[in-house]
Amino acid sequence: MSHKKTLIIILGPTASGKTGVAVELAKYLNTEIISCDSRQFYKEMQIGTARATEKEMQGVPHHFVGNLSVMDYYNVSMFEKEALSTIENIHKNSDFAIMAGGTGLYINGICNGIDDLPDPTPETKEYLTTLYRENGISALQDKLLEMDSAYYKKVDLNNHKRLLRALEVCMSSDKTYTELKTSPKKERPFNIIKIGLNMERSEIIERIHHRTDLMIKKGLVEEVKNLEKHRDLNALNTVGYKEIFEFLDGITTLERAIENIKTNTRRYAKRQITWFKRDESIHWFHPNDIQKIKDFLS
RNA sequence: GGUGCCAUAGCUCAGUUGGUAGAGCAAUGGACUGAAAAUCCAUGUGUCCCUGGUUCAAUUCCAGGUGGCACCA
Repeated sequence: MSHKKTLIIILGPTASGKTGVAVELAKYLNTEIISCDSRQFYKEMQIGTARATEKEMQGVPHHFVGNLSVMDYYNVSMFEKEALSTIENIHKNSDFAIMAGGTGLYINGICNGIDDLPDPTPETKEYLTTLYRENGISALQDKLLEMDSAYYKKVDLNNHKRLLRALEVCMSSDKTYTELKTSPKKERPFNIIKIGLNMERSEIIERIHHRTDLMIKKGLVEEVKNLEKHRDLNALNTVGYKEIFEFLDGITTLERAIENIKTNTRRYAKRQITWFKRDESIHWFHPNDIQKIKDFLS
């Protein structure tokens, strides 16, 4: 290992035991944990996001957990800047920092960085969402063909979020989204080691089901009820919350809502696995093999 | 006990005027640089309940059986 400090990233699908491994390693290396979970930022969402309890944290400082309100706006770029500075601070006192989480895009933001793109004005965003709402996706496709034909050729034309984003960037600059999105691999002043946690799909499924039942026992319905007034916010467009809203609306039974949470969590885990699979720099372990992970790190 | 209806994919169901079959959901694979626990794309899945009859050919028609539902008693 060079003179550089190191960032150890613990990643993997939901319910793969990242929390436990991260805390264990943080104690072993006497350092702190940076969470990288796009839903654990929100202080009002605790049970449904399976946030670690004080007891589970075992006194290890955690950053980016419950640090935002569901009403706050947040994005990868903001996380990149803030997390980088937190890592720098941790590295002042330790050779290691640990990041743990399952949000692939945010992990990429830390490892490789993301382009500094112009911020669209609220008017631009409003204009585009109205265009989409009133004229459908074909209006967005037409506009993109006009503004950035190169991106038009490679985007998923059915994915309105991708179209909306490309358009808002184009409209906020003289350049096209394609020209601005250079995807540079930003150099980081530290080494990065990625530890992936995974297990048999059936085992993950079992853990997801068990964890969901536990959330209900801990009072998930009550937590969601208290957030009902915020249900239209992005933060609440989250597995575990939207299904309970359906139950509160009387659209489904509680049993059905619980089943839906389990199904949607399984699908979420599958998407995470797909995302991480293509990253060949990840070293995979079973979460129970904590000793093997320690051996690997030394 | 009687009558009627139903039995098809893991689930809910459609369909075949007789030539061995689809949809949705699930599942699986994939994409993804400012909403990412989001959003989007692709792909299968079968003793068509059992036994016999009619027929060149039955998942389809007929009879019986089994199971389910409804109504009557």
